[in-house]
Amino acid sequence: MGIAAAIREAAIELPSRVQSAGLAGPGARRRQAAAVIEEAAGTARVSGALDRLGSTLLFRKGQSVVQQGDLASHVFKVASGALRVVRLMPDGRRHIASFLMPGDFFGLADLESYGHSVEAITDSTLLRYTRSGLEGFLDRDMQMRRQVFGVMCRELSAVQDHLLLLGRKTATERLATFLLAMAERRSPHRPGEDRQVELPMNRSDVADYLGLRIETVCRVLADLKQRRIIDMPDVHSIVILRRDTLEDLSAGDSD
Amino acid sequence: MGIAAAIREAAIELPSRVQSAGLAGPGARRRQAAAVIEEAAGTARVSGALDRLGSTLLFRKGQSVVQQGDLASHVFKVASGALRVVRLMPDGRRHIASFLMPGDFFGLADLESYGHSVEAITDSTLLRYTRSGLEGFLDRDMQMRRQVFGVMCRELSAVQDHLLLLGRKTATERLATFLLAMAERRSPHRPGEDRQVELPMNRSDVADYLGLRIETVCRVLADLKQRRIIDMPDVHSIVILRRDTLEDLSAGDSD
DNA sequence: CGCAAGATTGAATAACCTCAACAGCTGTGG
DNA sequence: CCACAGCTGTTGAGGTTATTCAATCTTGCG
Repeated sequence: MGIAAAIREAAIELPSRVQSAGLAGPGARRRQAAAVIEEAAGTARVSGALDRLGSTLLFRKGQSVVQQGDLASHVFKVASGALRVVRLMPDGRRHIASFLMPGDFFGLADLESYGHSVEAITDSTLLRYTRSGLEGFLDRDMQMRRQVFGVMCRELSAVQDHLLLLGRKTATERLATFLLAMAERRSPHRPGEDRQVELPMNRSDVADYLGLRIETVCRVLADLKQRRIIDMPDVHSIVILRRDTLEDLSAGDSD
Repeated sequence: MGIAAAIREAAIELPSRVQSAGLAGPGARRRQAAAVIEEAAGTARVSGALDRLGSTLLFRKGQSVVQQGDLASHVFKVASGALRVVRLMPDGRRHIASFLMPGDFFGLADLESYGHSVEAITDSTLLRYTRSGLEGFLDRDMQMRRQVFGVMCRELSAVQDHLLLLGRKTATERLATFLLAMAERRSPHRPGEDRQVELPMNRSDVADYLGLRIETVCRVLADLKQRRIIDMPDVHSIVILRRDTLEDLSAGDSD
């Protein structure tokens, strides 16, 4: 689910050399100070023709990577951490289009300007590529190009799953779907070993992602816990006790 | 809005020679008879390297072009008519991901099997390309490839607008947004001349696209009409009387 | 004309939201 | 160390929106 989930496993390797860079452009940021970019040492590796293309950036929890409306000059790939992809309505209503996790891309589809802001949920390191550099690279490398195409296809497919969720699913179905997707995302290769789910984001983020209010998210989680379908060791940890029941719930099989 | 809107204007020219073909594969269709494919004469034109790639197919109102779950062997481009892109939940709830209009593509993002069914709302002619043929073509033609990439980007962007609509907008805001998008779609180049909006789909389709029930769609339309914001000469025709008010409504500026 | 499908309207209901109070945790400063 | 402030999360009560169920009307078509 969400944009990021489908992209996560993309086998695209875009290694990057470490390169000090400031994101702060000439224009002032609106709601918060320009991100403080720090050099992230130790994460660089040179292993392909893309090695001069990207720079590695570190963002602290809460910092913005890009702002909705900014000129879409770069494409990002998450190396570590977790981020949210946010859009605001004029009256302040907030919507989260997706969460970004390691391996996910952002900015591929933004042609003119970014349609969303991206904010770090936890401290995160990102690889940043110039759009022009990446495009030129893709023009020359067919294999890479096909992989990027595959990434976009899976992203589109994931977004359409989310459309169904927002358009037709009940609150309980949304939470069940979300928890299963988060579990799947953590350990995609062992479909039984993903009982423990870590939620880096807060309730407000979950609510804005699922098209619900914070209180509804709390209530549904409390209900699932009370029914012994999940456990909640702490606010950001979910343990899936009855996966099959959760799967039934996510598809609307029963109540 | 919707997948298709963003794709509509894609400048990709994929002319096709007419070619008789049956869509009915070896597998039986589930809910309705296999589409009756007829040769559509008169629409063929040879004007590029793609001329041997596609075949032109005609679908009657109500016929299915592809079924959710079918092997995704082809990509389609709408030549004329209108179609709906449908997904069904196990319990019968229905969701429409987008409407397809002339110029729109379908199947680009479906890698393994189609995630949606496509059904003709009105009689429609489609150009059909084999996935393998199209991919090979794209590998060889950089300009075409960039255009297809642009198509996918706009599609993704449109779907994300729709996520916001489904996740955060009220029924009135959804209808206002929808009507404006349909108007824009009809005459994209004359942003004042698009008062008259034709809705080829029925209320049920609109409801499933906007994440509402039929009755809600009716009530909101009746309310907009009563407030002299729109007129409804007949069920499938909307006249936009106060575009600015509709724009305010679509963004949630007022009531 | 007569039927069937779609559209509309009304009344009652349910799901989710809003508002409000409170609990739990974290970090700060005396 | 403790008190307190601020933030996030949780729970309760009541309100609103959109749904559900039902009846009626309209339209297209044989």
